[in-house]
Amino acid sequence: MDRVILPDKLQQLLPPELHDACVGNHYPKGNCLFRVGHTPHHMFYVVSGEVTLERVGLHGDIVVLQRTRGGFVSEASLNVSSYHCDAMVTSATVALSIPIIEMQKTLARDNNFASRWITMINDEVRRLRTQCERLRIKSVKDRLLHLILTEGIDGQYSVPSGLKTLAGDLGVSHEALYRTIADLQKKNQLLKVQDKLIIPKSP
Amino acid sequence: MDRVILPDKLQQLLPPELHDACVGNHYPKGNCLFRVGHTPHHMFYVVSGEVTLERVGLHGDIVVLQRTRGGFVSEASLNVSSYHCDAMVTSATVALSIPIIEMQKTLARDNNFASRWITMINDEVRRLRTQCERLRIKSVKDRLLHLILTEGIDGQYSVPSGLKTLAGDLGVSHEALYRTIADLQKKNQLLKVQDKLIIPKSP
DNA sequence: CGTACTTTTGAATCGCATCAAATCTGGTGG
DNA sequence: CCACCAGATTTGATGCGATTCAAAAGTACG
Repeated sequence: MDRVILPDKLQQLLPPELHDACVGNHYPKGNCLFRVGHTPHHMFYVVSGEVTLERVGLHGDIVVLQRTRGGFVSEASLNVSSYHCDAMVTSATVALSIPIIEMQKTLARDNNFASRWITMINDEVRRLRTQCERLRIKSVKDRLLHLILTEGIDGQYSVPSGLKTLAGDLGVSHEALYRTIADLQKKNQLLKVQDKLIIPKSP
Repeated sequence: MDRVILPDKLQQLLPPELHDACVGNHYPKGNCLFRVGHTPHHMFYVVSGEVTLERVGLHGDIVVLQRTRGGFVSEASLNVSSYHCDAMVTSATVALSIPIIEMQKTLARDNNFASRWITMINDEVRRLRTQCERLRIKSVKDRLLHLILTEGIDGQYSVPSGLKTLAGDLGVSHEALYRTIADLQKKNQLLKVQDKLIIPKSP
């Protein structure tokens, strides 16, 4: 339990009276922020590291719903009586906890905060819609290009945690993704520099 | 421009002073509520009929982002300076328009309303995450079962606008969907009655 | 009654998942 | 510093499931 310097994003989003309610914690890899079925008491904000939301699939396999590296985990747990997934720490993480009760009280009192909060969730809605659009694309090639064009900046996309993980996010096998990247590079339709995927400018 | 009786859902969501700001309109099939690039002035609520949000894909094909039959279209346009997709009327629709300015003013003033609004968008976030989960499933069979289990009630799912459309929503060819349904029926793992898909109880 | 649309079935093809195995990588501990 | 291990990356071969194209049958509607 440490006092942690708030990231800028949170600094601007949260009203001052909530700043003190934020408590920072270190979570080693493999830890678990919360489990399915439990009652949400805190909202989590990942400062560094990585947290995934996971659920058990139809065949007992583990499905990753979301991967967070910086930002809120489960904003949507604000008004729900139990978690619908597990939150697993996949690499050593620093995260802030904010009591949900305080959040609710403050949202109900501070209209500007509520307004900022709505803006934030709206962004998330748009991002998710775009992700659904991407996942409906059949070919691996087009899915990858769509990702770079929508999530990247100016045709450049920084792979956050390795291509194997990216393959999972894209809903394809890692072999297929490696092969697709190699193909595109051969045809000069894609550049891979370090952990960046770049779509070259056409003349 | 008619005065329309507000659906219960809206009645409860919107504060009374916004009720008068709602204006009902009839839109014939093929009409368009808004176009990509335009500035949002109104929020739309579909009372009856169907509206789809569409965008042009990488290959010039039309991609359906969302299909609304009852409920808000583009709640997320609340705080955005231009639409990121087209809203097409796919079957004769009655929709309410609510001026965005009024919405914003009221949200800023009425904390309870803001709170209800946040709850609504949170639900949408959860729905979208579940949809992403579904779209990452490889087999048509499991996608369909996932849909019935998550969107349906007690193992029953009412197909809103035909199986061909459903196939599009699931991100699958309609032929594959028809075949999968036939297979599952043959194996008594699914019942199709009218427009309902039902998963039989096991014992 | 004709037109447009959905539903259905068939056959051919192809992309991707899958399994397997080799190489490469960063990080750990002796 | 090096041996070693866990994980990521890469390449190959195989098979299945879904797409695709085609065409027929059923259905709704003006």
